[in-house]
Parts: sequence; C-alpha cells; structure tokens
Amino acid sequence: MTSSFLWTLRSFKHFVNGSSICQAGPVEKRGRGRRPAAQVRGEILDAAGKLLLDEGMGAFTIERVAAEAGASKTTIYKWWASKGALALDGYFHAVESTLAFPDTGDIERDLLTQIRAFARLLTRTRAGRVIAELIGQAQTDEDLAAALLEHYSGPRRQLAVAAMERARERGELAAGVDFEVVVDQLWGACYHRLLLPNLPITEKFATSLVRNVLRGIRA
Amino acid sequence: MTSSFLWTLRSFKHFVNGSSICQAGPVEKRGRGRRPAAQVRGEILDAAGKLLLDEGMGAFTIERVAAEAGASKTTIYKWWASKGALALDGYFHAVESTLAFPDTGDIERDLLTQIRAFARLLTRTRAGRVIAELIGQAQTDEDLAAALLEHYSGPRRQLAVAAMERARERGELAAGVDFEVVVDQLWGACYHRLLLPNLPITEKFATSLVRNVLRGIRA
Amino acid sequence: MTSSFLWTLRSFKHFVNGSSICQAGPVEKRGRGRRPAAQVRGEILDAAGKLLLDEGMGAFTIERVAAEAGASKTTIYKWWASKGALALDGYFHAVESTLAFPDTGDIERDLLTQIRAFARLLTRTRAGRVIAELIGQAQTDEDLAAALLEHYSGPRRQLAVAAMERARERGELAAGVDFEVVVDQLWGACYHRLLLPNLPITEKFATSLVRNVLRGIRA
Amino acid sequence: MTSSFLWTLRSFKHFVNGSSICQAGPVEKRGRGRRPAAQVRGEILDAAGKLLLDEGMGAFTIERVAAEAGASKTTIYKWWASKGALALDGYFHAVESTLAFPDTGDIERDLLTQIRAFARLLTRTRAGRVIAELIGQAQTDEDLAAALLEHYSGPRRQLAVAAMERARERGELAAGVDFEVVVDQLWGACYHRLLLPNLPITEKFATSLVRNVLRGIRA
DNA sequence: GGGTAAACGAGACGGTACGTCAAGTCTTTAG
DNA sequence: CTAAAGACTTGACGTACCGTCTCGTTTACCC
Repeated sequence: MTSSFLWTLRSFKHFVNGSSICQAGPVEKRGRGRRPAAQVRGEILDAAGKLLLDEGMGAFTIERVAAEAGASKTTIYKWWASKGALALDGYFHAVESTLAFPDTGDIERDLLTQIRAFARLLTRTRAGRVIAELIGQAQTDEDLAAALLEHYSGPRRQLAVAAMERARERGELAAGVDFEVVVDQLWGACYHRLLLPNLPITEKFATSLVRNVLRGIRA
Repeated sequence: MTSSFLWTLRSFKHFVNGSSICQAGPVEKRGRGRRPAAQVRGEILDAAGKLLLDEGMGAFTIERVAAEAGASKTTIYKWWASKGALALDGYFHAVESTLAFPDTGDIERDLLTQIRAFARLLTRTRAGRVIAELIGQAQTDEDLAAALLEHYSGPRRQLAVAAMERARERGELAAGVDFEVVVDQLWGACYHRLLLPNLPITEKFATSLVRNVLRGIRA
Repeated sequence: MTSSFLWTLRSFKHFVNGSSICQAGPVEKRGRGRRPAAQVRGEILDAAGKLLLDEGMGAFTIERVAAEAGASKTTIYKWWASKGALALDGYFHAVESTLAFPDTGDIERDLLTQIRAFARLLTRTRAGRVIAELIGQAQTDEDLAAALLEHYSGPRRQLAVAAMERARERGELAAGVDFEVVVDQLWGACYHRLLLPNLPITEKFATSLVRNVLRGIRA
Repeated sequence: MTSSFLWTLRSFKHFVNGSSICQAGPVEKRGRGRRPAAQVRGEILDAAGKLLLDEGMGAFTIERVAAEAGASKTTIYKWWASKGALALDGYFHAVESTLAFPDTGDIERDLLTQIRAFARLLTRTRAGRVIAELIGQAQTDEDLAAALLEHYSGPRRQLAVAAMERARERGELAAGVDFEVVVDQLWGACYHRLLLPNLPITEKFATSLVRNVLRGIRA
C-alpha cells in the first residue's frame, strides 16, 4: 500500500521508553513544580495512547495514565472531561492518522480501495479493538460520544460523501441517492462485524459490500 | 402495529411493584434462609430488567440489582458470569421479544417491513438505548459478548438470511449473493447510526437502505 | 518422660486420611440420607481436630470443617453451640489428654514436675498455640468460654488444688493459704507468657515459679 | 484513689458527639477532598475507642468504625495494619492511661497498691472486658500481637521490674530473684482470672497474690 | 532580576462498587 | 419421616478507581 486512505491510519507511533543501555540508576526524580503545559499534555497523551494500545480499554484508568505519565490526576481532570475523552485523544495522538480519499475517476475502484484498507486496519492492527472499545465506552460516556462524533466519525463520513458526490458529478452515480445512507451500508456494515463479531471482516466481505450497493442484488 | 417482527419486541413488561391500594403495613420481613431457586432467579431478572430500562447501563450495578431484588450478591455471582450477562438476561426477561420473519412473497416489502419495525424499536422505545449500551458493554466484557452473539445477534441474522434464501428460491434474488453481507448492510447500518449517531434513524433512512441494496445506486 | 501429667496430653492422634493405594478416582459421592449419629460426630471431630492442629484457629471455620468431614453445616449447628465449642471438642478429641497429679510425698518436686511438663506442652507441641487461640476465641464466644471453664480449666484447677491440700495434710504447706491463688501464680503465670509473649516459657522460668511461691522472695 | 498507678488508667474520655443545644440545621455536607490527616486520625480513633468500649470487640468492625467516624475504609486500611491494631490504638486514645509506679520505701505496700488498683481496673470498669478481648484477638492477629507487646505489656512489665530492683537495692528483696517471673506471678495471675474466669478477681485475691510471693507458702 | 501567581506533583480524602468469604437460616430431597 | 445437602440472606472483608481537595514546590511572567 503506497498511499494512505480514508479512515485509515498511517502508522502507530513508537513508544520507546528508553534505551536498553540505560542503567536502572537514579530515576531523575523530577520536582513537583510547574512545567510547560505542552510538555505535560504530551506526556499524558503518550502514556494514554500507549496504555490504550497495549492493554486496551479495560486497563485504561485515569490513575494508571497519571502514574505512567508522571502527572497528577488533577491535571488530567483539568483538561479532559472524561476517561473516554482522554482515551480518544490518546488514540489520535498515537496513531497519526491521515484522512484522504483520492479520486481515480472510478468510484467503484476508489470505494473498494478505501473499504479494503479500512477492513485491514480493523483486522490487522490493534486499532480495531481500540476503536471498538472506544465506541463501546461512548455508549455510557457523553463526552466521549460527542468527541467521537465530532472528531472521528463525522469527518470520515464527510470525506466519503464528498467523494461520492464528485462521482455523481462525473455521472458515475445516480441522482437522488442519499450518500450518507451508503456510508452506513459500507463502513457501518464493517462496524457491525467489528462490534458484533458473528462473522469475520474479510477481503471478500469488503468486496461484496461495494458490489451489493453499487449494482444491487436483485435477480 | 398489528403483527410482530424480526428483531422486534412485542412489549415491555409492566413492572408493577404492588398496588397502590396496598398499605404500608407489615413489611413481611423475610428470613435469611433458602428460597426456591426459580423464584429468586425471577426476582433478580425482574429487578435487572427494570433497572436497565429505567436508568440505563450507567446505573446498572450488581449491588443495585441485588438490593432491589432483595437477593444477595453471592447468588447473582453464582448464576451470571458478569454484569453484562445479567443485564442481557434481564433485558430478554423484560421485553418478551418475538422472532419472526413472515413471507408475503415480496422480499422488498418484507425487508422494508422488518427494517422499519427495527428502526421504530430503536428510536421509539427505550430498547434502542439499552441495546446500544449492551453492545458497548460487550466490548470489554467477554461473557456478555459471547451471550450477545449467541442469543441475540446470531438468531436474528439467521432468520433474515433464511428469508432471503427463500426469496432466492422464488427467483426474487440473484444467485451468488452472500446474504450475510446484506444483513450487515441493512441491520448493521442501523446499528451504525445507533452507536455513532451522527445522523438519526428515520423512516426515510430505512427505506433507502432497502432500496440501495436491492436495486444498486449506479447511474 | 515415662508418666503423664496434669494439664498434659499423652499424644496427638494420627490423622491418616487414606491409604496411598487409593486412586484419586470417583470420590464416592455419598447420598444425602441419614447416617449413624456417632459416625458422623466422629468424622466431624476428626476433621475439626486435624484442621485446628494443622492450620490453627485462623483457618478454622465451620464451612471448612463441614467440607472436610463430608458433613453438612446443619449437622454441626445441631450439635455444637458455636465455632469455638466445636473447636474445643475437636481439640479434646484429637489430643487424648490425661489428667493426673501423682503424689510423691514431696510437693515441691511434684509441682516442679507438673509445671515443667506443662511448659513443655506449651512450647514443644502445637498444643500451645491451639490453647492460646482457643482462649482468645473464648473472649468473644460465650459458649466456648463456658465449655472451656467447665471442661478444661476447671478440672485442672481442682486437681492441682487437691494435690496441695493433700500436701497440707502431710504438713508440707502452711494452713491459711488459698491454693486457688497459688494455681493462678503457677499455671496462670504460664498462660500469661503464652498469651502475651514478651518473654519465653523456659525450664528456668518453670523452676523459678515454684521456688518463688514456695519460699518467698524476701531478703 | 488519690494517685494514679501502674497498669491503671486515669479516666475514660467523654464521648460527646455534639451539644444538645446544636440545632439539627444545615448538616454541613463536607466535600470529598482531603482533610488534615491529624483530624481524620483523631475522628477515627474517637469512633474506634467509643465503639470498643460501648459494644466490645464483637461489634468492632472496620466498616462500623469508618461509618461512625465519617471516614472511608481506604483511609483506615492505609494507617492501621489490622482490625486489632486499630482497636488497640482506639483503646489507648480513649483511656488516657498513666504509667507510674511510685516508691514509698515499702515494696509490699507498693505492690499491694498497684495490684489492687489493677484488680479494680479489670473488675470495675469496662477496661477489663476490652483488654481481655484485645488479648483474645491478638492470638489470631499478628499486628495486634506485636503492638500489644510493644506498647502495652512491655512497658508495664519494665516499670514493675524496675520498682522491684529499686527495692532490692534498698535491701527489701533477695538477690538472685528473677523479677520478670514475679511480674508473671502477680499481674499474670490476674490476667489468668480475667481470661479464664473460673474464679473472680477480688480484693482478697490481690492481697493473697502479694503475700504468697513475698513470704512463700511453706509450712 | 526579584516577587508573585498560576500550574504542577503528590497523594489523602469520602465514596461506590467490586468480587469473596463465612455465618447462620431455611427448603428440598434422598434414604 | 428425618436428616443430610446445599441454596439462600446477611454482612464484613480488602481492593480498585472515582472525582475532589490540600499541600508544598517550581516555573514563568510581570512589574
């Protein structure tokens, strides 16, 4: 994969906590005074992202994040409205995602590319589990829910809808079709298998999704 | 609604905790000994269902359920593997759902009927929120996840797939189509809007879902 | 030591739980019907004694005894008034103590023999810890307290007092001395070091006890 | 009693939980944040002491202490190693004991005074029962046992031994006598009757204890 | 360049819920 | 019919986090 795609992430950041050459020696006990806000924020997000990817939402507690970031809980509560909001922020901080939906002029090909990349993201990386747990947590965490809609699913929906609108202008897609619904039928179907995994998310599944919605399934 | 539908529930049970005529009188302090297992189970499920529907998963704790059922935590832990498993059981106990997917001979009409009923269930009753929270909880609760797949989503998938297979035998649907994928594109799309509610679940949305997948959206 | 003494026990019973030939196989699930009372009592006392001597009062619970005796809690509650009462009974069942205070005609020699044997019992066998824990438990267990006074300390006090009265009749001890008090100053002093072990119970300690009370400590 | 004595306590503190003049008014809902450690400790010890003296060790649970102190269990677990350690601390906090062993130059008189005062403490106040229960609890609570030896029985032993050594220097007591043993024969004998109450602790008992050990009981 | 205020770390605090254990009571069922 | 079996309530246990709050410290900014 040479390019990056919608709903996809470019790479997981490396969380290198120190060279193995380092001796266990003096732990560089930091004082307790004021430090630059940006630095503290960064360390908290590093710790949050690492914890989230390494151990999942089950082990993600504000206390653990504070402890591993060397920060205090007070500081975290000052900046993030809820555990979930911090987790989402940590996720974005960790994964360096790229939002893009390049047009090749063939909407079927573009949709296939995007959906397959998304399917791979969900199945081949730890992001799948993390996203699932974030969506799960959002069901009982208003702040996370709001953040998720605004910064995660919203922008991704828009990008896909815009690509389909461009295709319609090119005459590839029918007028009168609500592309928002199509998004639910492509990406939403993937989330369905992610969150209620009766069946796996496969390459074939991704292909069928696009095929069904583009050509219909009637006899 | 004169008939009942797939993924639909017939009615919420009434949680009548005693006629208002009853006097506050002797509280009938029960002893601590053994009571019939079935009775205890029933009272626990009543309490679990009521709590879930009234206050949601956020307020659903084993301690609350035990207190309101007049049961002990030990007993609950003996029978249910996790908080989520109890919640799911309480939900089923409360909603008396009916699984059915009647054929009229017109698959489009049948799918429309089912999806619309499902959309109404999610939006017009408290079941929508409860299902969302159960799915959310299942992301970090293995026992609930397993129960949900086996007793909730699994049977419902099968019913829909079977109906479409009957339609194919009648010549309504094309051979070579994976109906499991269609399920994800119809019901899964609804779950998408339930769990990531950037857009509402409407009658029009339900209609578009069926239309898109049956006839395709190509120009 | 060829003879046995007051406040002393002859031997610990062997707790052989089964021949090593026995296979781990079917646990011989006994039915729930009635068994001879004496047999059940015996098995319960075996289990209680073994548990008490092996793991101490901290691990001694009615549930453990019931489980290891293969009996039900109900049966235990029917025959013993409290946990402590069962423990005491189990202790007596296990240790096969002998109450005797033989006269040699020299009361100092006899007291020394008895006190030294008691000191050895407390320090060299597990009985010391068990007695301490039983006395401890008796402070918040009325039934055990009553049983302890009646079946343990009471008879032992009487035996010692009687021996000293015989010595008085022989002209060895002064008239007008309350021998009950002497018992507290000999055996009671040992219990003091058993229950509040600032100092150990030694051979020298035992000797000093007898010397002090027989001859006084004045200059 | 005009002076205060070894092993004796001066007075029980008054547990006044609020003047009756106080109105029921604003309940002064305290926030959940940190309060001065000393204040919290004090309130916990007040509650522990009051509970111990009022209802005894049987009703003494960490949960009750926390509830009545308006503190949280976590806080208690942070500072006290065990239930017994808290109880002992609460006892000391409540009774304001005075350790003193004044010399009059007549050791018999001084021992009599001290032993009688101790006997009165054990029989006339609630301290007797509490001490018995603490010693009882210590038999299965290592932390309490250690605290009891170090802060209770140890210092009291030393004081009595020191007084007798002073008497020996004055020529009142014989050389070569182990005064630690004498302590066991005086105070230990009292504990014997406290913990195994076959016979009561009386004024006459106290007198006999001192007489026997000072002058011997030989004919 | 010194003084001050904001932001920080540390972590104790009151709480809620967890999951476990034993005590003691009561129903069911086997013999 | 009766006693063993064992399911039940109760209540305390000790732990984990929650979100709040007090403290003392340290930097950054302003005068």
